[in-house]
Amino acid sequence: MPPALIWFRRDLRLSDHPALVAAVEAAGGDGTVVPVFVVDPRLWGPSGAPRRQFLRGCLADLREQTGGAVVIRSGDPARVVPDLVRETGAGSVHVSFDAGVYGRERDAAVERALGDVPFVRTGSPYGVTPGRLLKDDGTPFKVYSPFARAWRARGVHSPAPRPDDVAWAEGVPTEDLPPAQDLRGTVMPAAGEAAGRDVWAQFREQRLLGYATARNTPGADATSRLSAHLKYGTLHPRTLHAEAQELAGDHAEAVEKFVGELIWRDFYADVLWHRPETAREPFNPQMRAMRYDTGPDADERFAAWAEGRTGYPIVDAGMRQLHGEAYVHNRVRMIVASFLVKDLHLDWRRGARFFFDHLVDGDLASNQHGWQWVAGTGTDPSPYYRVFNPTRQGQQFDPDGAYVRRWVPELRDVPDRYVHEPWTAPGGLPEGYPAPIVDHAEERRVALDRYQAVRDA
DNA sequence: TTTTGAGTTGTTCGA
DNA sequence: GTCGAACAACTCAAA
Repeated sequence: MPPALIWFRRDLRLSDHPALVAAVEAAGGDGTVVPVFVVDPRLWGPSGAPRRQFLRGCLADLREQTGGAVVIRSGDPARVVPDLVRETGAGSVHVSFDAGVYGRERDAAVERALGDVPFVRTGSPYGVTPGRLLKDDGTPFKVYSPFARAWRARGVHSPAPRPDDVAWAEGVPTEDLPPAQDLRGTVMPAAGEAAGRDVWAQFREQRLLGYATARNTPGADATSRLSAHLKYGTLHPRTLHAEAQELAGDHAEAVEKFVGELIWRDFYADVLWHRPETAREPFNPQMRAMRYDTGPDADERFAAWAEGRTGYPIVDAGMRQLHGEAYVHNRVRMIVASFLVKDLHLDWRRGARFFFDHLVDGDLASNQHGWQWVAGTGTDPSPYYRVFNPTRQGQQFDPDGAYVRRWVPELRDVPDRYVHEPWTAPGGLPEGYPAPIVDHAEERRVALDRYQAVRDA
């Protein structure tokens, strides 16, 4: 049999990998498998340093796991992949289905360039492949809850077996790993499949039990921390789903909440699959009329937000966590996003772009639609008057200030009861910490007026 | 086609 | 401090 080529993209693992299983089967008993990763300038170029570094770590891990067999090539996949097929004499190319805006076009181009060589898509990075779940009338879901009901009713496949003793092709010329990135002091999560398994095992054993409530407390660090692994496919959500279900007897509520988060990921991927333009445009077309501030003054407010010096502790802590860990706690993402859009009156796309550039887990579907949800332009028919109050959110979810003190050391000595509104502290603002750059109550009214204007239009 | 129930994550006010 | 009601109507999903 001729070799089979497995082209890794956002599925950088060997376990529970249906496309890899398909490649091994295609190679038969005596054929080899050629593991390939293409460094595509169109994806690599726009990625921020944290994502590049994490991807690099995943490739290093994959190379180790395959005994050094992974072939790395840079360039346009529509040229690189057919070249490799010619070089190796591969009889088929195997991939996981990519539902992304760019990915599906790229794959179509590669498939055309391959001519008669089969381009085989097996599995996808989701529990349910985007586009598969439709309402009874045949149209896509626009609301999370009904989508989640349908997702749970449909069920998820069992994990695919990990192929053992794969005959990896040897001696195919490869480039080195892509260059290490200058992270400017950002502390990164460990990359690769084994690291992902470790994070998952720890979460499953230690934090899943309390997940339903503790996940909202940023100071407790009770979330799964699996987002980067899901983004790069070092873990598959199907694996997590199956292994979480094993605990459902004792921890039904926690497991349901956790699976609910996996479904959110699938939901937003599904939304983007049906409406690719919503990576840039409001999901709700009416919201195109929304007015956002621009100009030098707006730029200065954006800079204060981006650098974590707004004078609102929970906002500043969140943005400093973004720089410190290339990651932000989920609830705090909502708070800082709400602040940008509703207190500073800036376009959600500016914030989404900044997140995407700085997060290690930056995923187009989840990022853009998470922002759209907060901005009130997205899928959730949310009450327009839902405006996060950064002080109240801080007091409610970080009552002892553990989170804000971790990231904003200037607040270390401010007593708990003032830590989310240090400008009211009897001793005044601590040295080096700014006064609030805007008045929340005032800006809330401005935001509500602007939403009202869109509704009236 | 019509109807009905529901919609991730909120805030403020007044009792 | 705690609690329920009001916020204001609209869209979506499914019967």
